[in-house]
Amino acid sequence: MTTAALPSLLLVEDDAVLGPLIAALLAEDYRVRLVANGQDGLHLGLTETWDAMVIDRGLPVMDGISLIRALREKGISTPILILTALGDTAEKVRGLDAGANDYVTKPFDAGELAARLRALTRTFAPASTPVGFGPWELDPASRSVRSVYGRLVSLTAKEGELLGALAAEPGRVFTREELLSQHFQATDQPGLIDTYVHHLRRKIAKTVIRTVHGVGYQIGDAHE
Amino acid sequence: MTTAALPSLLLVEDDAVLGPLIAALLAEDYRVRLVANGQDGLHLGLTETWDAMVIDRGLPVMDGISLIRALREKGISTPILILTALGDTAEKVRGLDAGANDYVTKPFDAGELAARLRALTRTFAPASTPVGFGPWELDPASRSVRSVYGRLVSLTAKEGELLGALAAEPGRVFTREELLSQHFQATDQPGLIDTYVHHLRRKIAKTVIRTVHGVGYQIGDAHE
DNA sequence: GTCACTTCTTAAGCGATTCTTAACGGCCCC
DNA sequence: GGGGCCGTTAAGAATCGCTTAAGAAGTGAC
Repeated sequence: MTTAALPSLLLVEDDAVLGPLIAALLAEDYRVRLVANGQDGLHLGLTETWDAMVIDRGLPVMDGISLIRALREKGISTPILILTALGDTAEKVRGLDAGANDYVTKPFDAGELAARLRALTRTFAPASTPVGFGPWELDPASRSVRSVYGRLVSLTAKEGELLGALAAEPGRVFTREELLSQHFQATDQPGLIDTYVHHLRRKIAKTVIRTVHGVGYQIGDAHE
Repeated sequence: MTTAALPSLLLVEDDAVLGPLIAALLAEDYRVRLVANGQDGLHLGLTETWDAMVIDRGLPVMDGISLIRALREKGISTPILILTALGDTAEKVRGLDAGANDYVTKPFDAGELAARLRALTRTFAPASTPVGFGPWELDPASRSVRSVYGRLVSLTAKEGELLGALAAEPGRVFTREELLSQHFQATDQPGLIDTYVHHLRRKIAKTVIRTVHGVGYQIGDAHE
């Protein structure tokens, strides 16, 4: 996970002490923007896109509930967590029904707040993490390889599996037996790997996979 | 839908007293199905479509956390609320990170539980935000697809739902089971998705939806 | 209530893709 | 130059997806 790709979070909290404190807590996992009143929150909520919002219940100029209502009315569906000292049931119900997705009362536990925010921003899409090798990139989910020039090649299941295994450890030399027992049925003939290597070389490029004579195959190079 | 359209809720709770009690509490707003162990919960969660689930943390046969993990791994993205006596922070974090969307501790307030469930099942009917994919644009409200050249195609409800799901996450590969359980009745045959994909391809264009052989279907490309 | 129409669902045959085996010719290394 | 190793090709078998058709279910009009 690169630090550049932190999700963005809008924190609306008027307490001069608590605001920066919460912001600091969340700064590890989010790019936090802190504003101290509802009007600023509304403006930023409408003009910029956020991955999540944490909003205090009692705010100057425009209170939290009104802020959430205003955002929802404008079609903003960003996950919103209310963080407040007001903890009785009626307040919770009002906050949630106004359009908030979660409600945490002060004093709060930092770990729980973080977990609840993760739950709100989580998407159940199994993160397909592309594997790069040289000027190519393999997306295991769609089993496709894209070159830096944009050419897109789709692979079959076995091709993708084999390429994925090789690309996962660049420079390492895999024996045929290793690859066979790991990704194919053990009864298969050793020549099977050769066939798939040939398929990959033809589909992508001759030089993708290097032959180590008498040993096996290898992608990339440890010295590169 | 001929009968009153109460949302469906799967309640997994092994306590012989508390189970029926919670079921009765929720019966006003949901069509509640109560089961007493994780295995039954898993089976019903996978074979039928639910608008929400309330799951106890400690369950016989298969505990709540394992149940949630198993459901999420199968692509079930139904909102899940954990309802349990275990209230310390570590337990909350574990439950939420396993895939739950909310965590309520016993003793709980009926009003708060209901409000949290409303928040989970609420859909922000966005004022018909069109979803773009390639040179086409899907308007979920009117269930119609417009190409950049102005050609307008109207879809049926299921066609629109399926296309909307695919177009909402371009590049993501959806399995048939995933699409079935999310947008159709779970008793349906997998071939049903194929039929609808065929309809869409004929109505819009052959190349809209890409087949990932042995896995499922995909729209667009993650890297675009 | 009945009819006509649209939409949803199931099923099955056909066609295409993918997997696996095998054989032959060329290449590498000693 | 020789023996083994590798690349290439082809083809059968198995699996998977596409297409079609037709009944079931739902919807609206009269």
